Amino acid sequence: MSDHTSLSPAESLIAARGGRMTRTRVAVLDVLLAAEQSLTHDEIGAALAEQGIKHDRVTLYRTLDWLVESGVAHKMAGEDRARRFGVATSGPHEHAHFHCDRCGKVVCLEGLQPAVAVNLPGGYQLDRAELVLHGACPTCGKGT
Amino acid sequence: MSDHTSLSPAESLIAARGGRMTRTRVAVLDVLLAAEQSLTHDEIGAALAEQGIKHDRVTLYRTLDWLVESGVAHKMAGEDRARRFGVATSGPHEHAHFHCDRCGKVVCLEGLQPAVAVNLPGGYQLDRAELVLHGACPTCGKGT
DNA sequence: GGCGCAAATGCTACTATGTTGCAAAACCAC
DNA sequence: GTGGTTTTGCAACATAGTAGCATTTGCGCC
Ligand SMILES: [Mn+2]
Ligand SMILES: [Mn+2]
Ligand SMILES: [Zn+2]
Ligand SMILES: [Zn+2]
Repeated sequence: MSDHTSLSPAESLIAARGGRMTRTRVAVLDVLLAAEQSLTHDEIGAALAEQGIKHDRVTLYRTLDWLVESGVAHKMAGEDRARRFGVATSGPHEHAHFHCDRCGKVVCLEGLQPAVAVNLPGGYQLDRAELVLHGACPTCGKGT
Repeated sequence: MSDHTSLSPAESLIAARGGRMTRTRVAVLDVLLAAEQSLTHDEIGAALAEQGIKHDRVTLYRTLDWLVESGVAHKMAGEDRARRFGVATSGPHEHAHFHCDRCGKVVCLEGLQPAVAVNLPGGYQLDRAELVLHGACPTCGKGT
């Protein structure tokens, strides 16, 4: 049970970042790793509650912030003023996202690089490019 | 003074959309047309106040919504949970944006097309692509 | 296993941004 | 100018996130 060699994927990510192994961090990462789409603070909180994991709203905010600062998760500002969080299961967070304008879901398009060939006006220093594709997801676009 | 043939740029945009010519709409458009960057609701409100144009917070929200719905202005969700508004002075709003991660300013990169050559997973219907470049603006990146 | 202490948590209160409902005022077609 | 529709102003409300601080917890060390 206390086998020190077998860390769950979530635990490995935390350990790799030298962070403390807290209940909330592991649970949140489990949720994010299992998620098909990026999730809001509220959705993650609901998932924790379902699992019976007691937690505070503020703690969840801080946990998510830590995950982002640590480079484990990434955060996106949505049209609905809610930030959405996700983990890239493979490699770094270098991919585009698809935002369904009907249901609001945001899915990571891993393996889909922006490939931005832009020449910026002078003086601007490019750090990274963020590409969000808008449209209808498979579920919402069914009868069109 | 009441020369019905000479509309200001702002007034022309409103007229072209068949909207009522209200003081707030004209003033807001003037502000947006003169702006170098996308502006938040608050920044626009401050600009109106400076010009001595009395207005209500809610009216400004509704005016901005109307401008966006009418296709005159565009709106972006920022990292700081504030929406930013701008008008494309030439052509439709089909361009990338640059977000300075240091000062938070957002500038429109008119004439800079995403040129997204992506093949989406099956079922996703693409409507439009939104490209945001992150980095440092000329002002913030000076001594780097 | 227990100690000590920094890091994380849980509370409460607070801020910032945007929304709703409704009566009064302003546009503008006539 | 008048009338009817749109827009405005106000007050109350909603949502997402933040700050301060006392308490608890993880974990390096013995
Ligand atoms: Mn992602
Ligand atoms: Mn723009
Ligand atoms: Zn959808
Ligand atoms: Zn800057």
